[in-house]
Amino acid sequence: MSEKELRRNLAVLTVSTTIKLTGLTARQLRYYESFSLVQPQRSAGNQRLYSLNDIDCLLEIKSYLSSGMTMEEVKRVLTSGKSTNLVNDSTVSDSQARKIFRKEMLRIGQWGNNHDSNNLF
Amino acid sequence: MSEKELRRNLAVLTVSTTIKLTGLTARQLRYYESFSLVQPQRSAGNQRLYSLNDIDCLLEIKSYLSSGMTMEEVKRVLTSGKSTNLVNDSTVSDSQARKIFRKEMLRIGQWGNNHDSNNLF
DNA sequence: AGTTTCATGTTATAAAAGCTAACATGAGCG
DNA sequence: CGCTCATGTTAGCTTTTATAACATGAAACT
Repeated sequence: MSEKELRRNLAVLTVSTTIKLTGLTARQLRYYESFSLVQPQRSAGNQRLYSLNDIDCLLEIKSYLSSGMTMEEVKRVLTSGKSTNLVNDSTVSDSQARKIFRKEMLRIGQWGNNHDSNNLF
Repeated sequence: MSEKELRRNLAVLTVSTTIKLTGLTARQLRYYESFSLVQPQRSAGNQRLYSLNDIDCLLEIKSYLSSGMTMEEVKRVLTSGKSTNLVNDSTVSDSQARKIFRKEMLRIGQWGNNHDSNNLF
């Protein structure tokens, strides 16, 4: 692993800063972890420690979810397909299309929510 | 400020990770802060939050101190001379030379202390 | 030799942040 | 309508952090 990769994998960020950096809630962080979508390290006292890579991953998850995917689908995309590419080979089911549309509509109505255009690290 | 500078100035590191990254103690972090050598941000709940720049700064302070400088001298070097250069124009006083020598001797006797060759970020 | 100063250790006490687990909920789906 | 899913909320407990005060060992300065 290169030095840069090492740095990006250093687990140095606590839950609260991870919340700030991703715009997710503590509940969401734990929920996603329960699906093994992220695996933060733990401090000696059992507190979660996220790396910059984890942050990236979380932002990706967030994006996938907000586009209508379910947890299981996100998991499949993240674990199997190692392509960073957003466009996936899986065909979009009917119900998924509807879901995506709905979420999209919802998103449009969101004002006073600054947490969606971040690409922090 | 460039985007990279922004990132390096993001206050995202708690005391415990700062301790790990610098090898300093909590006491030292606060003491140095009391001289305004670093000025970490504070969380909503008043907890210190360090940036990568702060880490660099702390490592620099650590190095200066271990080379025999006093707090006030370190402060002068850090605030006035904006040169990143380690070699300073100030002449080394007699007592300082002795101090440096002593510290150096002490340092040589330090084993089981892995925290001195880090250039983490 | 006695006293001061300096950098740091140590301790006590309070507050903030984090953990787990359980129950609650609202929207979509069948 | 009843079920599932993603998330909110709450409760009780542990870890981390904060401040402030007192302690200390080595140097420096009379």
